[in-house]
Amino acid sequence: MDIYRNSKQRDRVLEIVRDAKIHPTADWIYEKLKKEFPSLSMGNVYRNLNILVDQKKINKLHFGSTFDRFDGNIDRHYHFICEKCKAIIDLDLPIDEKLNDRVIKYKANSHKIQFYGICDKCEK
Amino acid sequence: MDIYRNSKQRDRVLEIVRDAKIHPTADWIYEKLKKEFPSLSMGNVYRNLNILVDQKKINKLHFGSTFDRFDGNIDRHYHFICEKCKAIIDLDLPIDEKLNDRVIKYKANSHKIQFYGICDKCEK
DNA sequence: CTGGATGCAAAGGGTTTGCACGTTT
DNA sequence: AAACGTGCAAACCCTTTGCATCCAG
Repeated sequence: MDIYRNSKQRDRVLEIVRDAKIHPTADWIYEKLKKEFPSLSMGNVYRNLNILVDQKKINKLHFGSTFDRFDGNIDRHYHFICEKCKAIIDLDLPIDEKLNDRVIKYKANSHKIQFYGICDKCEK
Repeated sequence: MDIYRNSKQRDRVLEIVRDAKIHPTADWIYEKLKKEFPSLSMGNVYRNLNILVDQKKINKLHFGSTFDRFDGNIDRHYHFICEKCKAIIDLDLPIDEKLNDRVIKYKANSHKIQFYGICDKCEK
């Protein structure tokens, strides 16, 4: 694959991932998009998700679960993960720019942080 | 499963995970242990790994790859991940006990950090 | 002797891929 | 027209599971 063409399906996959605040799974996107494109296939959803990751328009997340989740927010940010419902929530904590320098044995040029706890909804 | 009995295979799986500094995969453990127990099956390796995780003697890691990796170091620690060879290396950075408090919208009671960069070996 | 542990093989879940056809440029 | 995008189904990879047998307590 050299050049990417336009496709309505891919445009919609991107919009859906961006609009969803839940870091959706491929299956969730498929179910949603199948209403607009009844002939849609899972394979195509996966293909487009991978293309969008390749284009750096979205990110792939793999925390804990057996399946991938996708993040339409490509700005650097940390995540809060609910230990009960497994929701992944974007945090607006400032990025700790000095954190990488704390690693002395290696040259760290980026880092990820996940916080764990119980989300508002599960807290009741 | 109510009570766990002793089994030579499980004891060795634990030892192997603890001794390996590479956060091994189930397959790596299987290949290593098959030399000692020629009739060993993959299913049994997975079963024992899950039991050891259940017993909180080891941890399961899932960073990036499609397969699980296991960590015999159950003390809290951060990881450095080589972006080239995908090695996962334990760091001896002190745990930032105040970090959880930076999350104000939720009550975070733990966190994980992964640092990314190039490891010594890949740096040449 | 009872119930967990094992080997084997099959099934499972999520993701990828080959192919023929459809669509964009 | 050439090359990418799509649907379909099969293949893939890693992991789990059912069952008969084995072995620890």
